[in-house]
Amino acid sequence: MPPAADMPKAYDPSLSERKWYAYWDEHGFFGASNDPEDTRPPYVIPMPPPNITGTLHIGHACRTTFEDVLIRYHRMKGFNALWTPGTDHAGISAQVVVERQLKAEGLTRHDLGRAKFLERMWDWRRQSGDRILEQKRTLGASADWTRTKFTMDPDLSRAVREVFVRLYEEGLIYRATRLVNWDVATQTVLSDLEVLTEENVEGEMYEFAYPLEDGGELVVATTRPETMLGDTGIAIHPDDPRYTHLHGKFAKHPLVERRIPIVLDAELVDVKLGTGAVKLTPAHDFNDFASGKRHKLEEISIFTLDGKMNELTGEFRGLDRFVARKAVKKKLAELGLERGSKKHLMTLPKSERSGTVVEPIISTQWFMKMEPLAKPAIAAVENGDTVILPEDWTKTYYHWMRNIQDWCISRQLWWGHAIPAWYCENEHCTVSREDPTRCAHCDSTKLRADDDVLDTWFSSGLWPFTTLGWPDKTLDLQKFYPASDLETGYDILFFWVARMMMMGIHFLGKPPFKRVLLAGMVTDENGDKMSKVKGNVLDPLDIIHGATLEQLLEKAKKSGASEGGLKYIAKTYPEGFIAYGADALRYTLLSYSPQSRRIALSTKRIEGYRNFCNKLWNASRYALGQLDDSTVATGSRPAASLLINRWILSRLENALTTANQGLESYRLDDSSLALYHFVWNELCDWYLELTKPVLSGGSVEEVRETRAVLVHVLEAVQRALHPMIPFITEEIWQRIPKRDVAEACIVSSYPQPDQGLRDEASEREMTWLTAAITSARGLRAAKDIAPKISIRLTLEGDDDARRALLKAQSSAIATLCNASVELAHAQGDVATATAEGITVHMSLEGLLDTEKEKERVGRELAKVEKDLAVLEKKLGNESFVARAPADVVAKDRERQSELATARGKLKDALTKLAG
RNA sequence: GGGCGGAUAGCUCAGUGGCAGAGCGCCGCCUUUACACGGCGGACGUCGGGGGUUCGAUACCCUCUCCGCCUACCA
Repeated sequence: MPPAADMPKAYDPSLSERKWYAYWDEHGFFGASNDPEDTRPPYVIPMPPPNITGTLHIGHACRTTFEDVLIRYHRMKGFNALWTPGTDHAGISAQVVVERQLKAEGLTRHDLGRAKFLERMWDWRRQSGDRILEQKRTLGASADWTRTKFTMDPDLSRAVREVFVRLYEEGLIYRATRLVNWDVATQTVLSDLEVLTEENVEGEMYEFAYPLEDGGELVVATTRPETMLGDTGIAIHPDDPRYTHLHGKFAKHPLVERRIPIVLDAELVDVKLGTGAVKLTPAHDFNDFASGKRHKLEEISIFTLDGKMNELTGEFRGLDRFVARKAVKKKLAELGLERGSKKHLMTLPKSERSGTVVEPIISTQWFMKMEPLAKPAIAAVENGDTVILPEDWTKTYYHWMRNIQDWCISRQLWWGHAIPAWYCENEHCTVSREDPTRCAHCDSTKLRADDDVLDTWFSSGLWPFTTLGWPDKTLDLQKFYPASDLETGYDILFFWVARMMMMGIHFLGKPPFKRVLLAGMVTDENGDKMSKVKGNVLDPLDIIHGATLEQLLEKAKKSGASEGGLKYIAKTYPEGFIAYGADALRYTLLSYSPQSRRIALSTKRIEGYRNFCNKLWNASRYALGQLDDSTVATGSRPAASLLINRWILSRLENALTTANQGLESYRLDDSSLALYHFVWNELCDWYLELTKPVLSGGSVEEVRETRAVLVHVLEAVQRALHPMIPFITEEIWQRIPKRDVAEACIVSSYPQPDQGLRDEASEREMTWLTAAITSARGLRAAKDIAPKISIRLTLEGDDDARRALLKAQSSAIATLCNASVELAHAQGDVATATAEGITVHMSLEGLLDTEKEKERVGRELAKVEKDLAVLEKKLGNESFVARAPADVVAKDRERQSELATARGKLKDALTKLAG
């Protein structure tokens, strides 16, 4: 089939994405082989799998893209890449699925009980694992270059148990009764990282008086009056002169039968704040808890686990905590103890899961000691074993790791890995790899399993090695641990990355990866966080396939957008999205610098890269249409004698250099920009245009050479761009007639630059040629001469080299400028422009708009004179001439003389125009 | 309160101790046989303010102002 014949005039993304969509579909299906026989250096680029059940989140799309680009690049460089779907985050998906199944069966999870629920969840997980493997197999067959290997450990819990037991035995995991953050809605404990804070909530600072046993009163302030029911102390500063007489005294609780000691606490109390007296509720406040420990105060819990007042609160029993607040205030007022209140701005801790206000509650939980694990993880980054890119994040990493607190790892959730702990009737705790039959401490056989599950990040933290078969000594583990790169978002640097570092070092002695590559967070085009409620969420699938406004609104409604959110959508995308294609989205995401923390995704920008895809498509269409049967790309550089051919090959080397450097150093934006610029501004704007006169009027030999270069550049460009925009490049690449390179596939090699092949002479000469053409076009535009009117040009060069170039390229110039070209001296009435030592005169005979021309030349002269003045001042500065590097001075001198010449010519032109 | 980052064209953002950049937008002209998802030409900047280092600062240092994010604290 003639390669260009069936190519539509505009690139249709659906054309190739139908075929290759699986590359990065919601299942993230892309993987390259890890042949056990292969001894080349291993490369693993892990990432958490996208949410299997839901829609593809834009953040995932972003990470998948970065990861996919790196995998493809390394693959093309000849490294093995292993993409491993995690088996863990899917836990949440599994829960969703099982809930859905139960609903269909008319059941709730409470009917089923936790154990059965978990069982079904894991069943589903196993099935989905099989399904993934099956799909992977199918894909592997269709993409013949890919031999796939997915490590899908069907029983990850074995590894999780192993880790838990070992850490327990080492004393790094322990059980303790502490104040923890409690989510009253979902009734589970939260880790510090799961607590979000809402800023500047208007609250009330409420003051009331505690009557003293010896008469008198002590006024305290609080934002949570209801907690006074759990007060077991009042703290004052030992040096506070106002309260010296209260040392060692007691207050009397006005609502419940309780003596309240007045304690001296210099650590907690700030005499300048409030009344200088602090009520202490050790069971419901982290500071009070610490102070309570110091003074051996009683810890009295007053809440039930669902956030109501418990049996110790007397008449308030059963009230919701917020209702109780009002009731307590009312009661205090009745007793005449209220002492005023004022507005108070505060930050409220809220649960990431349920959004309710977090309640500190005393509870027995499992904890993990972090400091001994954090130290080597800090060292690994300090000594460079692991590099965090962009480097800014290193500081944040240290800051967090050095201030790390013990991690509460137990959760009271309905899904997750069970904690391998059992209790006998004597409350002895047995931790074991296998389900035990008797207590390790008292031989009791009546064992009850711990009801709790592990925090999701506990098993996620083991991900780099459990997915490779650990604790068995597998070949995968040997080959792929440690991995080269981890690509992820900075928002889970602590949740996940830091914990993988700590766990990996602890269990395998080495950090799990050599580089941690952090991408920014994808936001909307205004830089605001995407939020379903706000309606500013972009679904990558909509961007790829297009969506009408109605579809967008419907989807937003389903996911809980507010009225305002829906309005925002209607206003921002009145026509919905056109189908930009996966390549355009990928290229857009890549074009953002990884240095920036935000990726403010705008559809306009995506459209720009969609246009680039179309440009590439049409350039290829043109190029393929120019080839004949004997033209093939061989992957090796063809010989070139014509200027344009030498030049484009040289520029290709230049682009490939930048592209490779960018991919190596995780500056994908540099790579994509360099190739974008090469394709559009060099290949399309100049080279393709300049091949036209050659291909239509050149000698047989010139035509043959040009075709060979054309196909070579075209082929190399597809491979160079392939990691970034795989679909379109694959589509085009398949149509390019090839030999040698054709045997493999587009991912078989990445084009490598060879700086030795740069051709400086051709690049220099091309600047003259383009200067001549640009000048001529500028003259035409300035004179408002329609493109179809042929003009007459006279060209002059400052030196022999330039004159020779002009002579050789005169027909090319004539074609590109729609002009007749002479090389003699200009005669008669002409307009003149000079650049790069080339002077172009355009005959004005028949065109006499001298006013306009005067204006233009005047403008140009002013600019030249301004530049010259700056330069002269600089060069007139003896200090500069003496101290600046010689080449800088020489360069400026050269430029000075160029400008001076230009000024002379412009002045002449102006005189001529005036005369 | 502590930490980290940012301030560059109308917008979103790169960049550099030696001539200030990209995409989009804007203004003209053009449907020329790869492409109007295009071509050609053009306008647009006290590189947040103030000091310092330097022959030279948008870049390095100090400081101020404003804006993000994280983290505490909040009786």
